[in-house]
Amino acid sequence: MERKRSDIIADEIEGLIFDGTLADGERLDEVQLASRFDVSRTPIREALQRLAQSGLVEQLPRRGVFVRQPGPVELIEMFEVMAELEAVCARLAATRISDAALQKLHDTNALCDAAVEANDANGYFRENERFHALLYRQSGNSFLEQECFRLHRRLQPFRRLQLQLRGRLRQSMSEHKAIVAALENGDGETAANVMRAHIAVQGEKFHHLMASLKPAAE
Amino acid sequence: MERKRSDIIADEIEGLIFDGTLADGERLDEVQLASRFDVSRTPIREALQRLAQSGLVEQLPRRGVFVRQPGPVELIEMFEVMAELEAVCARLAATRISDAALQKLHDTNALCDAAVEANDANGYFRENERFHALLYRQSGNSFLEQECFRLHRRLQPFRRLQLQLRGRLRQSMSEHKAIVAALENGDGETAANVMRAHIAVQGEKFHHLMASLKPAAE
DNA sequence: GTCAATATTTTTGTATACAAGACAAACAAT
DNA sequence: ATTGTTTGTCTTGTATACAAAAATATTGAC
Repeated sequence: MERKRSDIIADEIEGLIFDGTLADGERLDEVQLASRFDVSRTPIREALQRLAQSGLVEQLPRRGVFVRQPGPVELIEMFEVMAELEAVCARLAATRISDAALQKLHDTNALCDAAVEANDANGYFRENERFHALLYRQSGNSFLEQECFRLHRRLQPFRRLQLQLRGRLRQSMSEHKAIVAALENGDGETAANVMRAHIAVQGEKFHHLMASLKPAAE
Repeated sequence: MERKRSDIIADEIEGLIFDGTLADGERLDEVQLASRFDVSRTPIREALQRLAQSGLVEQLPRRGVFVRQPGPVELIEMFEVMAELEAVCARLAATRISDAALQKLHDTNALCDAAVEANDANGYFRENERFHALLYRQSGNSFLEQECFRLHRRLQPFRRLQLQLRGRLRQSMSEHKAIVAALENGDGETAANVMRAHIAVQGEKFHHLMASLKPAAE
């Protein structure tokens, strides 16, 4: 299923935005990007329009496209929606999950645990992703699964940041276990509530982190 | 905020898909569309890519784009997600809604009621839209509001169809009232549950409607 | 020196030209 | 007859050319 160049370029530009090469508010010059990627303006424009639709850049007609990092308020809102979506996944999964999937969640949690003990942040991050992906799938609603992935992907850079906070890993682990326990009991409401709090706290932590970095933001 | 031609064309093509001019599975020929809209292929391609991202058409690289109407399973999934999103709006709104907004909900419901009495389906549809839009807004989360609008828009053609079912209007009205009542009591859980059922039933009704139209689909 | 009006340059949006992959038809070989 | 190859056409993807709007620079008046 060969991808076209404009799609690849879109991902590359996304990377440049995430790693800070292209800063917030910066204008993305089409000819500049064209020469950087050694293509014409056409695939660049297509890539930019894709990014504009996914919300990563803002396109002002006849003026250009600009990097648009979400501000603190929008970020909190996005985390709130993520929390609610994952809570829905958890609630639905409680009645729909298979035994095999439950086992996989246990396995993933075990690996996660090991990563925490080894202080292996990368390993934790990987297994954590897997845990959530499994839950999206077990919602039994593939449209919901897609939507969750979309938002998850969008929040990924911020999520990763806050994981570095002290003590967060262990707390997160115990939340994972509580979620699995609730799923085993078929208790959708509890699973949803724990999951909601599990994600929401990330938004809050992130908010505090940001506040501490930019002290005089008022 | 002048829109560009490709955006306008995207909406037009969307309309052609909704009203059935472009049938499910049909290939959208770029040059054909170009001559139809009397522009070059460039804005057509941009429009098609936008539609591909919003899920209305599928783009197979090097092969073309095809109309992709959601099948019954995907539709049910989408309605389920819509139900959950609106339930979240209701629950959040229960603690965040303003008195002024509550009054507006009452007003809208009154107009809705009048439309039901007058058997004015269009009027009902309009006020119903307004009711839901108000709730999205009162979730106090503008990102959530946007997401709701996105999905709502996507489901609109199907939603409208099932509204024609006998007795649905009155039932829908009483659900609206129950939601407002729960919001007035600040009872988020009840508001969420009623709202979830309110939307979910649309998906089910639609499903039955489809099943009755295509009898031998098994 | 400041401001306004105009000219110049940039940059976006659109049209057209070109390249290359996908599809179809004709033909050859077994 | 069926399979495989080849050639030809069609369609998509990309490059380039052009038009129009916005940004910028320049000139002139006060």
